[in-house]
Amino acid sequence: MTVLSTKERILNTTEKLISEKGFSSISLRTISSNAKTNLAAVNYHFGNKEKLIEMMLERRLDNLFQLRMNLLDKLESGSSNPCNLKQVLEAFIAPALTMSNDNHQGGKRFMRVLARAYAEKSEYLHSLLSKRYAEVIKRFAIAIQRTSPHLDEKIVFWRFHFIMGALIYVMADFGASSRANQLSETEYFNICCNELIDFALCSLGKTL
Amino acid sequence: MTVLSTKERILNTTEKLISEKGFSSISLRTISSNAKTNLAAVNYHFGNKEKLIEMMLERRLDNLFQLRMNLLDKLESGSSNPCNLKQVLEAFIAPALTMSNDNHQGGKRFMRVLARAYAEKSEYLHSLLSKRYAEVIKRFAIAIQRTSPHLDEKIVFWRFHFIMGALIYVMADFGASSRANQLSETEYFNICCNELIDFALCSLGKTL
DNA sequence: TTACACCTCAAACAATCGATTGAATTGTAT
DNA sequence: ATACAATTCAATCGATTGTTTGAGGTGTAA
Repeated sequence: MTVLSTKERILNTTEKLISEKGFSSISLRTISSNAKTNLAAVNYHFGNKEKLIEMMLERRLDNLFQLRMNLLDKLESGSSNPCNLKQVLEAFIAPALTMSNDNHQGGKRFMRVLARAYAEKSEYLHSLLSKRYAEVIKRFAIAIQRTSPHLDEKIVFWRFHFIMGALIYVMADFGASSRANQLSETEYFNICCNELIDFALCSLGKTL
Repeated sequence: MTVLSTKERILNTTEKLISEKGFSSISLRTISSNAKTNLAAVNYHFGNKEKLIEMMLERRLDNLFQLRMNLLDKLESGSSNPCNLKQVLEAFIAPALTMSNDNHQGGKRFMRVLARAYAEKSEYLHSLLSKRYAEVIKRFAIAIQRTSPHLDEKIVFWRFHFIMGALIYVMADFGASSRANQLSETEYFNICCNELIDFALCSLGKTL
């Protein structure tokens, strides 16, 4: 058990608290006390609250995007070209599952944080995310389009966004319907992601 | 042009501002000044902030639920029993569209407010909504199940939740992708809802 | 040990929040 | 016109927010 630096403790605590309570209702005092340090330490290490949240997000954001991109790269350079729809959808959704299951690194918490970042529509949060997400979304939309040439381009656009909505919705753990079923968090996430992939596959599987 | 009472102006302004900026970042001072009245008027008419928001929501919530329930009633007592899946999905989604298009009454704003209420996961907001939503969700889940007996009960449960996630996501107008397309708000909502119905239909249309 | 950068801390800052008060104003019956 | 209730208002309350300050502590290299 290594001793974590104050900076790391603040980042982890921020992630934890925001995943539990959301962005808007968390104060620096709550964060610093939970991280067993002083209020001023936050400003010392991160400058201000916005930059703290920014760093907390970026710490894992790159990882998630790289996972997705790498999977898509592998698919598109693979033998079965054009790759099938299920593989593409998995490449998009599975990394969320992978990170969610990485308990030790708090990946699950982060996925909830990410979902909340989309839900609570703050100006700077959104511009931060859309800047990075745009590239990923575009590549996946094209990849999906390629696997489903029978679908109109605009329909693919819409449905991919709907799928993202569903992904964000369940990841943020809204509805409390998660704990209503008597499943562990890990079980819930696993089932959820598998169901989501099937769902996405069905929704893109054929036109009306 | 009738003159609105202070109470009505406060309710309308609250709805407008929250649909634009979300729940957490709006103060009573912003509301009262935009409503062209005094800060104390809010507490005079509504007691406190929570009750103001509660009243703002309940003012239209019953309307939305009644629209959905009535449509489902009509379907289930209709000639073509069991009714088909598309009709059931429309009965759930279309009222959102109807209210959204009711510009004069600010229905569109309210739909965004409702989506935000789900996004920002406050304790009392959620209990307020789930209390009312539970009944609706249950009835529609059963109705969907009845139209699609080939689908496993649990799968129907999941997919209906995914559809709700997509509905909430687009209704809250996240992603700014709405304004990226050069569509009027009304056009966007119309297309969006139609696409969402098709999407939902596809996703429930057949198993893997 | 001295010197110096790095870090932590308690204390205070101005700003903003929801809520309350009591006086002034308006509307409405008698 | 008078009396009384309903409403609006400016002013203020205590609490909480993010941020800043300067003193004190800690570790490391000379």
